[in-house]
Amino acid sequence: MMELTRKGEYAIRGIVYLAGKQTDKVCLLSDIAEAVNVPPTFLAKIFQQFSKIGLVKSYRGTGGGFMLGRPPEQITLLEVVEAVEGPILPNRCVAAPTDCERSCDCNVHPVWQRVQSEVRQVLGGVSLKDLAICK
Amino acid sequence: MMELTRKGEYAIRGIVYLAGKQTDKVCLLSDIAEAVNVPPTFLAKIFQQFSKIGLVKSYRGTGGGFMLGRPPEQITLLEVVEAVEGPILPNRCVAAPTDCERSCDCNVHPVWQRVQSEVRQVLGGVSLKDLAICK
DNA sequence: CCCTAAAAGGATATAAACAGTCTTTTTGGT
DNA sequence: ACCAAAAAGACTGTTTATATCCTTTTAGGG
Ligand code: SF4
Ligand code: SF4
Repeated sequence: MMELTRKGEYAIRGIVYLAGKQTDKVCLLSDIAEAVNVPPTFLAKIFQQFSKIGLVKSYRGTGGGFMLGRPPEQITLLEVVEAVEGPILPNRCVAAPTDCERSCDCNVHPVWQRVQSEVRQVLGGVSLKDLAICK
Repeated sequence: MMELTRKGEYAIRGIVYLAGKQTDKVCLLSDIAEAVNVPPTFLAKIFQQFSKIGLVKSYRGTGGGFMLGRPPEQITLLEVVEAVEGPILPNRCVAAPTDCERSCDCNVHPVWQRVQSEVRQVLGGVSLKDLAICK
């Protein structure tokens, strides 16, 4: 359980690759896709999402491409993952306790909150700078 | 992401209910299902899985039903969850590093291992005794 | 021995999510 | 004007989730 989807895995690979490049250099989507071994059309969708929320900057037309939206040390793995996979939610009741009428006296509920917190802490503690291969 | 499925949620509800009963009393599936608000046919499938690995004991025929396979303090939430949802695997490479040819010099890989470890620790630290409503 | 209660097992149905492709549009550079 | 590249949206095939039947097996009680 708790498996990252392909999309999530691809997203990380792609943006980590970007983080390994000079901050001011734009990269072609096709180059990134090839480098990280991801279907280009799929990676395009992912980077569109990134672009919308500013995680990456995109440039169209000739000489266009992508670069990081912020310095790599200011982007956490948590942000990247949540951008494409949605929030870390071990159980629906963590997001909306009112959904489950049992939540008031449920002893399991706090466990899921704790799981969420731990996972967020691990992922939030890692930046793209830590992850880029050539630091 | 990382969401528990209905099956997992139902499984926990069902077995936690059992844990709240006397250890030597068998409970009808239909009663459990009604008490925890789960479709009986679905819960049946779940308890069949539990039964196979000994998490619960089942008795057929008149006067049959289910009871815990072990004392509630000896069953962890981790066991219950993994029984129905499979192992905690934030990413496939955690189970099979050889699947990904990048795993040798991938800085993300150890992060997923850490996530797995943290989650397992949280879930493994909670027993059914802790979870049962009337202790 | 038969009847009934109850779980086990297997087959099926529906819907949602995942994984990816294709086509068209917009934008920027030359 | 033309070309290069990303954006946007529609579309498809596959797999997983969420169940619901139906039949079979097992056990107890009269
Ligand atoms: S029963 Fe408890 S753990 Fe399950 S959804 Fe409700 S509050 Fe959450
Ligand atoms: S690239 Fe790294 S994190 Fe992704 S699957 Fe391979 S080893 Fe795991």
